[in-house]
Amino acid sequence: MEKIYTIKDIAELAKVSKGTVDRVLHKRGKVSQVALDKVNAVLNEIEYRPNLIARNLKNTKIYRICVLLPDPKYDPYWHPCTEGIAEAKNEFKAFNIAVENFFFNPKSTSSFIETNEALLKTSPDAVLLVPLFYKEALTVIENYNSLGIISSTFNNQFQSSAIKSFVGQDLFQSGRVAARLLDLLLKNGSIAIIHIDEKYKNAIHMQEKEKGFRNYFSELESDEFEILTCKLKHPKFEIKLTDFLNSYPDLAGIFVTTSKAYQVAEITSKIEGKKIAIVGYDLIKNNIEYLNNNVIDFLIHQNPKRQAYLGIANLIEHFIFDIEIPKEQLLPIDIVNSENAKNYIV
Amino acid sequence: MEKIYTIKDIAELAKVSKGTVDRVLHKRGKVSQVALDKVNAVLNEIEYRPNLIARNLKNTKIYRICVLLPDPKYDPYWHPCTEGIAEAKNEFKAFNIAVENFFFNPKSTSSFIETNEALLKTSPDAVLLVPLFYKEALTVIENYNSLGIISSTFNNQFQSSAIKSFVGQDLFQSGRVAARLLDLLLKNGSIAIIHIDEKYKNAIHMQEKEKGFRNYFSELESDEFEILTCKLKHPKFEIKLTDFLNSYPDLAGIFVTTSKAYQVAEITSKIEGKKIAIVGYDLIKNNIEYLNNNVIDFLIHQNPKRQAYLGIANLIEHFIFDIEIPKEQLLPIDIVNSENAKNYIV
DNA sequence: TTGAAAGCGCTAACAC
DNA sequence: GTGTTAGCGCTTTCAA
Repeated sequence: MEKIYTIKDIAELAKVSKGTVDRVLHKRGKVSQVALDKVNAVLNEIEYRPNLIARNLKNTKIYRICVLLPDPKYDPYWHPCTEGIAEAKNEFKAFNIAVENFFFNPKSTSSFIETNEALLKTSPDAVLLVPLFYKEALTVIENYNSLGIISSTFNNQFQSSAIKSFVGQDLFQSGRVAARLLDLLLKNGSIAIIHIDEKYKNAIHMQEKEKGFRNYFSELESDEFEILTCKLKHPKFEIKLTDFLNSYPDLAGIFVTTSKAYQVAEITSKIEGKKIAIVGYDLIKNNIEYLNNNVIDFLIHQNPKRQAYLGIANLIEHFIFDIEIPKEQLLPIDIVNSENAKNYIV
Repeated sequence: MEKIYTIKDIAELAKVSKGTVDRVLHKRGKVSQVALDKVNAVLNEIEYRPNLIARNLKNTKIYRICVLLPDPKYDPYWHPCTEGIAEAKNEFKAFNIAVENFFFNPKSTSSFIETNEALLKTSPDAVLLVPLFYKEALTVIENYNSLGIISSTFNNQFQSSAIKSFVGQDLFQSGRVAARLLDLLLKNGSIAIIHIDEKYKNAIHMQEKEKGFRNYFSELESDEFEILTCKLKHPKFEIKLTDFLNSYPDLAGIFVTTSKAYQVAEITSKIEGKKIAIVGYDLIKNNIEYLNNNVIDFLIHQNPKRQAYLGIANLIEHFIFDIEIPKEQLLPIDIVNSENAKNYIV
């Protein structure tokens, strides 16, 4: 139980005033060399840990944090994010923090840009965003930087020196996790990587997952498996996929790189006398149903709720406790089967 | 942005003093009916949320929390717990909280009792403990209750009305998770549940895992699998297990209910021309090695670090923020393969 | 029964 | 440059 020193203690020990100690601690200048030396002498002797609580008592500034994320009404994947944000908000409600959500349409880059403009009008101190569109996100973030707005990202990994913080998964590695699962499930045959419904080029996340997936099998150096890639889009999704399945009769497994595995499951479940293993992403309702029916074998959980929670919590702790925001926080890649799914959904 | 009311605001609105408002808020009595009505009238109008930070500024009491847990030097499984405890301690270092660890020998009930006696001498405000031994833990907890010491448990589920709080896994369900994994991995054959190195009767956790495991297969209503149980103890572990393996040549999978799966893996890895699927528990070094060698297929992660972290954090938040401690916090049952292991270890 | 006042640790404004 | 002071919101003590 070492003693907890306060500024008052230090002032008395150094025989200066609290004000001077404060100036030294915060390097506000206007301190004579003599006083500086006296205070530093004391600081070297003891371990001073400022009471962060007391510091914030005074602070009447309300920090504004805005979140720029896809609207859950277009894609239920994003719904848990709003819960995570609410949770963080609640946890820090004792402090002066205002958090506001701004939703954009995940299929529209212009919606992203317009929503961001609305967001900027509220002059936030920080923005937490999902950089869904590479090019547009880059512009937006550079703009934040020039305006002195702190920005953090989550969910979509994004290579750029403009970004100071990211919370999410290592997508390459998650591709490897999926590959390992299918490797264990299957003895041989063809395995398809299916990308659904997004522009492949602007969607780095799908590319990374594919890379990781292929990387695992290339390291295996086995010729038991053949890896195929298939990109599908609405409309004609069903016909295209059926065609694809017919042309590869030895297809044993499918890796769906988006949260749309249920769309594939819907079709493969109708195939008689054959079970195609499926590994997909995300614990949305439709996927869980097929998981429970044993049509989907595994889902990889990206934990959007915790991603958003941590994104917000990091920012708040930065503002009130002066804690540095971690450059990159990689969350575990959760493997989900029919039996442990409910534990992740709560 | 609704206004944040302070006690001062309320006092002015009710035309009484801050002191009176405080007495009403804390039901300290000594308030006239007239004053009470005036204050309540205001409180009904506005939403008052006390500033929990300011409340604790004054508080000079140092809360003592003791942790009673198995010594990691006997079983490395417990090591991450100390990290989780340290993390919680660090996170709340701004408050007056003292956390102290007390380690007992996980193989000795008397060590448990003696360590607890040493712990009690420090007169803690709360104890977080691992109720490893059913009978002894019960006595100890009832004693805490009579002494007015708050107690919480983690890791080992424990049915008793004496317990107010538990953080850990649903062990029955984790048995089902393991069963589902082996079901997916295997087509047919015998599957063995192996209990290693603990007194089965006093170890409810192993019983629960077995129950869940068997429950899954009984629901399957398939006669593809035969489920066996095998209890092994040092010494002669190796001979006994080898005998067992020889007597069941169609053995296709093994479920190890403790963190000792590596001991089984050591033996099965020497069997030529046959791969027995293994599912075990816990990310300790030896297990991870066999996981990476593909001898162990899956490990179930019990997240001891987070369990301990949450146990401590709940207690601290109770003390400083008056937050109720959740009766039961069930953590996800994490499925780990060679590819996502490192994300959980960090 | 009530109000006034002091003080928790820190910050910022203000004299000197 | 430096020390003093007021005040953040709440609790507690003390005097009335």
